[in-house]
Amino acid sequence: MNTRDKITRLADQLIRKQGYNAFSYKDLSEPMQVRNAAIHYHFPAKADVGIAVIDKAIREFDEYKQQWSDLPENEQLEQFAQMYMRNCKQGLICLMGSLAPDYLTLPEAMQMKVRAMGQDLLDWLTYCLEQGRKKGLFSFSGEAYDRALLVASTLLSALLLNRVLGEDTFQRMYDQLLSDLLKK
Amino acid sequence: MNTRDKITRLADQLIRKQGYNAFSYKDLSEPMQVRNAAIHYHFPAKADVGIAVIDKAIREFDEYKQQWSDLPENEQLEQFAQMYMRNCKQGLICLMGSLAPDYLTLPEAMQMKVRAMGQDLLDWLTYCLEQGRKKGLFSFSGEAYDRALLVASTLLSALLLNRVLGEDTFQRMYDQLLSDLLKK
DNA sequence: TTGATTACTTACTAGTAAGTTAGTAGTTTT
DNA sequence: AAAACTACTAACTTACTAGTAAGTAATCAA
Repeated sequence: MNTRDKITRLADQLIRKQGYNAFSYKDLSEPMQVRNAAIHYHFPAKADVGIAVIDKAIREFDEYKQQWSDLPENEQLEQFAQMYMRNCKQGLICLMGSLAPDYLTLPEAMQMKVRAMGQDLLDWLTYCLEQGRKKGLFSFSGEAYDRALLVASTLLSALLLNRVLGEDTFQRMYDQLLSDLLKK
Repeated sequence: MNTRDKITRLADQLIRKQGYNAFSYKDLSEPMQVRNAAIHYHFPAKADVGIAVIDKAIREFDEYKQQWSDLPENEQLEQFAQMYMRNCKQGLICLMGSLAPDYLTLPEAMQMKVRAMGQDLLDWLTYCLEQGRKKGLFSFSGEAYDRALLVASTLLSALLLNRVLGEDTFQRMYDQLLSDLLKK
């Protein structure tokens, strides 16, 4: 892994642990054992770091989608939810949960990336729910897009609230979410 | 309204617009037309501002709860959700949505306050849902506490996502949330 | 009337933030 | 072998951060 990728990975963890506005070039340069200017060489401005992190997340989600594409929709959704559960076990929230509260303080280029990432995720989830309902794998009322909003929102908040309200919070919300969707 | 209350109110809006780590004493002193030391006179450390904001939110929610106490539970829930809708119209997210992502960067005294605020809200919502279900006003499966987590999470995320995904997002999630709970 | 308290001000500090400039090894290209 | 490129470092700047110390005018209590 090259330096640029190492920085991106480290920044990703910092953003999802502390938030975009709470990490600095020092938090990147010190663990990497380089000078602050070395980070600026790869990423001239802080927004460039943020954009690289979001781009990486979009690419990785693309890969997951491909890997899951042959599974039935209920299992795809479970895989999707387990992605969040793995984050939870590492004490990390999701990128949207971290960046949405700071949205108005982000440079425009980052705002656009965050929006694109959200739309990308929602598009996939909407299609997954719609197809799954057609096959009788899911049971829910209303438009699939609206349900996708609620599903994504539950997983996002579950990561947030797990930190604040206690370590069983994610699991409780996860179980209830799936039981709601799968029940006849 | 005295200076201390004005500062608290301004800080509340800044936290819910930009996040706790993205606002400074300057953001308080400039609009108040006082020097930075004047803010420090009322709130020696930044955490003291944060704690005052959370305390105010807890007190105000207490007042709302009292005002709603004679309403049937479905109307109490609607009032609760409309509280979030008013925030949405002002472009503000809720305190939990703002502070939970930054939770690990907050001083311990603030972490405790955030947790207390969350538990307070969840306790009320759990009781509201439980009583409402007993009376046949709500229809949902599982424990009332778990359902309360999902309801709170939906409103919290609806405010976050409304910024990122477009201005109809809150309304869509609001409608779906209430329709899910109220449907027979 | 004196003394204390309240609500500030001016002026400052030490630390940190993102970002820049010029220079330099080591490698790659021509 | 010369030129160009890559990946840095050393040293710096400007701007802002939370926080402090000492002083002051106005009000309030004894």
